Amino acid sequence: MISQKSRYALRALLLLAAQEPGKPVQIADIAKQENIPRKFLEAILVELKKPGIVRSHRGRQGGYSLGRAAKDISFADVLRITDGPLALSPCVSVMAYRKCEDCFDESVCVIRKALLAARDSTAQILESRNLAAAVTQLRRAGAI
Amino acid sequence: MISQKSRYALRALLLLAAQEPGKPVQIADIAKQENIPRKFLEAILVELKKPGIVRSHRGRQGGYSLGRAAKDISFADVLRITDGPLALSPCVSVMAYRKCEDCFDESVCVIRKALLAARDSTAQILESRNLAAAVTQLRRAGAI
DNA sequence: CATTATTCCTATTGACTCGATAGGGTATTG
DNA sequence: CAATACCCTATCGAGTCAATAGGAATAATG
Repeated sequence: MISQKSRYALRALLLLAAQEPGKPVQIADIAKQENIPRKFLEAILVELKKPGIVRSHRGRQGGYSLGRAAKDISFADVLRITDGPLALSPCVSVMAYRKCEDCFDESVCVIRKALLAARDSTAQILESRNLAAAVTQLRRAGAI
Repeated sequence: MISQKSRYALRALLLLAAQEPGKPVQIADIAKQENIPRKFLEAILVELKKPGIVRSHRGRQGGYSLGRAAKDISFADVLRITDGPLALSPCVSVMAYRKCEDCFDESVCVIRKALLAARDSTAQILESRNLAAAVTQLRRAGAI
């Protein structure tokens, strides 16, 4: 299960992706429109800022905008930041590999083989979905 | 990420699947061979018993054996019991569907569409892997 | 240049889950 | 009937999740 934080992050980013590029939107506005607790959203956006997913503009008339083209921000990118690795086990994570504490022989572990296959397919799917395509989809559906 | 509990459960079940069918193995032996905390394993096996994954035999010479053919126990079956739904969101879970609290219109949600695709592919993979096939694989690798 | 509007930083909270442990109850068998 | 196993309930500390609070730093504007 993904966290509530991830859901909020995706919703906020979709809202930003739907603006004219570069135009900042204020935290308070995002929070209101997407019905996200303001202070919580604040923390999420700071987290998304570090890896450059969003860019911030301080002071009056400030706010947040996307840090790069919407088509270059995948769902996988976002979930990895807000929820950690997509993998079901550290031993099959590409971004954050870690050996299982008590694993006898990783190269023979059948559990690992199954979880690796699962990781690869989810990663492939979530990396192929990006904010731009999602916004287009929303426009077509008239939900935006 | 799957829980430590799930990892223990799978390891214990693989051990049971490697025995001659119907022959019970005692908790203490499983715990020792697989290096699992005894009391914790006890709780896991009780949980696996309810849905019939394993069968228990009380009293002297008792122990646990598989509750049905090894080929009829998938990794997905086990993970669903020990870790809950495979889905990344309640709204895309087949076994435990639940609407997201603050979702405006589920039929239009692009987040849901992505998570649904992810769920389907993981479910397909984890349902196709069963204990019998895994044991065969281990035997071939000489790890058993 | 002061005021105002905004993001940024640190800390804290309560509820919950995870992994593990403890102790005794209950059934079966030799 | 006693030893051997599974069964049940309760508890623990550590960690995470979602949310809240208060104020510091920064930038635009009149």
